[in-house]
Amino acid sequence: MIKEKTSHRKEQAAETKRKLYESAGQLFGQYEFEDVTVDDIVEAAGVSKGTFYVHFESKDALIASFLSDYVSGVDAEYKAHLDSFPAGTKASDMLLSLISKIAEVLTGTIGYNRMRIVYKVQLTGAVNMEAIKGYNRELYKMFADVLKLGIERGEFRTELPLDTLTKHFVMAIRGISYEWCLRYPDFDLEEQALAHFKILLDGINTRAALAVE
Amino acid sequence: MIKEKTSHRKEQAAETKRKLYESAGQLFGQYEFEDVTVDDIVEAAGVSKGTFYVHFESKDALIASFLSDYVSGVDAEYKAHLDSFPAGTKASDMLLSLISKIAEVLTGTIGYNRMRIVYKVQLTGAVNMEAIKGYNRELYKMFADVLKLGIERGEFRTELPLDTLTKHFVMAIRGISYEWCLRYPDFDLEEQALAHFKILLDGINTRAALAVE
Amino acid sequence: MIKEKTSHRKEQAAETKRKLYESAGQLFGQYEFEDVTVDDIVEAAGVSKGTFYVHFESKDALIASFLSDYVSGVDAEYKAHLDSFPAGTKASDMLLSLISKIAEVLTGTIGYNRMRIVYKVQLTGAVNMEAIKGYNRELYKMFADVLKLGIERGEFRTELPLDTLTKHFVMAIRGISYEWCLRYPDFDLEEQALAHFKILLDGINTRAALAVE
Amino acid sequence: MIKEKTSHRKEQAAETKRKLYESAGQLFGQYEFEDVTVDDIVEAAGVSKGTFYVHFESKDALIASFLSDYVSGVDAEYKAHLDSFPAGTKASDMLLSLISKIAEVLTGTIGYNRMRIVYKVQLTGAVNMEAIKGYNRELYKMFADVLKLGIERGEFRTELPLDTLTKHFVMAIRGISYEWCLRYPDFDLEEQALAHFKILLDGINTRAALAVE
DNA sequence: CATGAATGAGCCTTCATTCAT
DNA sequence: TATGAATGAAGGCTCATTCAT
Repeated sequence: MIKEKTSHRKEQAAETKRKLYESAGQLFGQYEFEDVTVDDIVEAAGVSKGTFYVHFESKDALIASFLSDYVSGVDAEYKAHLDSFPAGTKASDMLLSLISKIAEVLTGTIGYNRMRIVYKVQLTGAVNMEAIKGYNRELYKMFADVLKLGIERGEFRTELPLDTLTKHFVMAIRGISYEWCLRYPDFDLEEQALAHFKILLDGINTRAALAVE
Repeated sequence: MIKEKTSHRKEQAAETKRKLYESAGQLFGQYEFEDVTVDDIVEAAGVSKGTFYVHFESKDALIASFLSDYVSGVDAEYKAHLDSFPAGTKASDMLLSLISKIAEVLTGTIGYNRMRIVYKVQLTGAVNMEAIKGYNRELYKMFADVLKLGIERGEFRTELPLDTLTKHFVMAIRGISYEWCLRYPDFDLEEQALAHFKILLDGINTRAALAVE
Repeated sequence: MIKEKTSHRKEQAAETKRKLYESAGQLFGQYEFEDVTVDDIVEAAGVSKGTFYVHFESKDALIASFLSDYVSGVDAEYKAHLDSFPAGTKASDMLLSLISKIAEVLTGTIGYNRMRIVYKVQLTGAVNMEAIKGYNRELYKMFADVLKLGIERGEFRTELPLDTLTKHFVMAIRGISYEWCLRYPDFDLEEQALAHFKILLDGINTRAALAVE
Repeated sequence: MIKEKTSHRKEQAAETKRKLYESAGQLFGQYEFEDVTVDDIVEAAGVSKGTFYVHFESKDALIASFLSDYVSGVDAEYKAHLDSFPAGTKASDMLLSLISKIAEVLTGTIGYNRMRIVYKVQLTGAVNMEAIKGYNRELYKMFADVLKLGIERGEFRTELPLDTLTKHFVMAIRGISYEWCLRYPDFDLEEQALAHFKILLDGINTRAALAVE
């Protein structure tokens, strides 16, 4: 009985925090961090200013939490996707499929606004970026795995070390995502990314190279 | 006599404006736009606050002017570079040389700080970006020219329309430059860009493709 | 059965109040009243904020109660000390001994921090000071008693009325205590107070005066 | 001509600063520092909030300046007073006259409210107290001078070293001033101080002491 | 042209107190 | 009794901009 009471109040509190969090998220998507005031947030959430500070230590803390939350969890999604391929899948198919998946996650789960924030934050370094760095690390690992597989199987060929090649691929997907943020909404991320990586894959594919020899 | 006085005053005024402009430029290179106050600028320039508003309509107007100035002029440099090639130069060599030139200009003439500002501005759209758009247009034209040449000469092959292919190449150089801003100073822009474009060129080179057929 | 429960709850409540009270006391000793927040107090006491307002009407009420409590009880200690002297003790010895006792109580029982609070409160009058006034009254009475004794016995001589003389002596001990607060910890209250009162006593001692006549 | 313009504007600015300063002074006399807000001050001065920060770096800076200003200058007044005595003046007369002068300055030039602030500040140490320390140093020197004179002339006698004796006298005047702040306005500082120091002087006077021997 | 004092809306944060549970 | 989420009035300070001189 007592527990229920407590639990209900806790639910209410969580709901309030959620409202603040989501209101902030909406505003962060539309405006710069600096241009979103605590007043804006609490007004959007329909609570008092003091309430904000009951749930968040500071505006900066909210921003950090905000950035952190929506990049974590994405990794797992990617991993699961890669693991779902049958053993014999061609590395190039895996890579293109991974590109599709990433495009889908960025477009759907994360969304344009949040990605724009991430790219901006990476340039300004204004807030704690551990979460973003973690995300980038995971991205790197996945590309490295697939490329390594392709090279071992003789599917890919390159004069570059695996590490360097991987960096170029990660750089490409990041560049395309950045472009997407710039051109949004007139840019189909998945389509463009696939087309771009087909060129890159052609550049390392052994099919052609072998033929030359 | 009167004219001389006037002309002298005009010179003085121009000098004052230049001082403000340069002081602002220095500060914008070191800090975010929002973090540079009008007070900072006038202090650095050694003039009074009121003087700032004699020469610039607003802080935003100064920023727009600032961004505009240092991208114009760069185009001409690129063009001259391309025109300097002998008639028979291979398209792929021209392209790689162009990449080198761009890397050199970004690294030298423009510099890391200013580019970071440009990339940030592109994401936030906080200020007038006509100048940047113009720059991007010129970049596009140059890539289009070289790629067209390569295709016409049978050096490049692609299923993509010229326009689309060009966009991918522009996207790639922008992506790499963005990466440079992120990883600065631990990133050799020219080296990385060349390596990256070699992969892309391999992807559209007819040498390999023809051999297969 | 019901009674026991009630009594038990009462005990619990008293315990909670005591915890709050002591936590507040500790904090008040370390920081200014204004710098100690209700949050600080409840955190130190390990109870919730609401609980604070169950036991104390307000923060100010707590402060008043706090000040009151630690000055009451001291009077009794002084009185007992005075009563312990044999009937024939010289008034000047009694007075010096009283000074020692006061120094000891201020230094030990009450402590530097609390006295500093008392002196500050006396200047600002920010809170209810009945307790402090009571303390001062008691101090006055004791000095008056001893000085009266000395005069009646012909040990002391003064042109001033007893009341006025007493006020000067009380003022002196208060001034020295204030100085102690200012110079703490580089000020030996007892030593300084004894030296000071020896001068004052010399000023009213008949030994010298009689000799002149 | 130009100078006049400038000078007039500077005068205006100085006037504004003075208005702020005086408004603050009035408020500081009536309320605690913490209880006087910048809003209060600017409202009393009839200027905008921004103007406050044109003239003062912060609220704390104003307070420090405020404290400093009204203790400096007082020293000179004391010094001049002491120097005005004829060569043969008795040390005890000089000392009592000095006491009168101090009482007069505290009561008149400085005033009850400001002294209360000083005493409070000395207890809390909340602000820069260099000015106050300087004042205390000067006070010490003057007492030391007079007491030394009295001892050298054989007018005063004491077992205490000059330094120690001086400290006791300074402590006494400070204690009485503190008492004045506590009892204001029911306390005649000059009268009480004179009476008190007569007792102290009696305590160190050789007239009596010599007689005994 | 140049000056710099004045403006005032706006920002983030604090904290004593209330009240439904 | 005890809880702790919610409140909202302040508070100190910043800064782009204006304007009389």
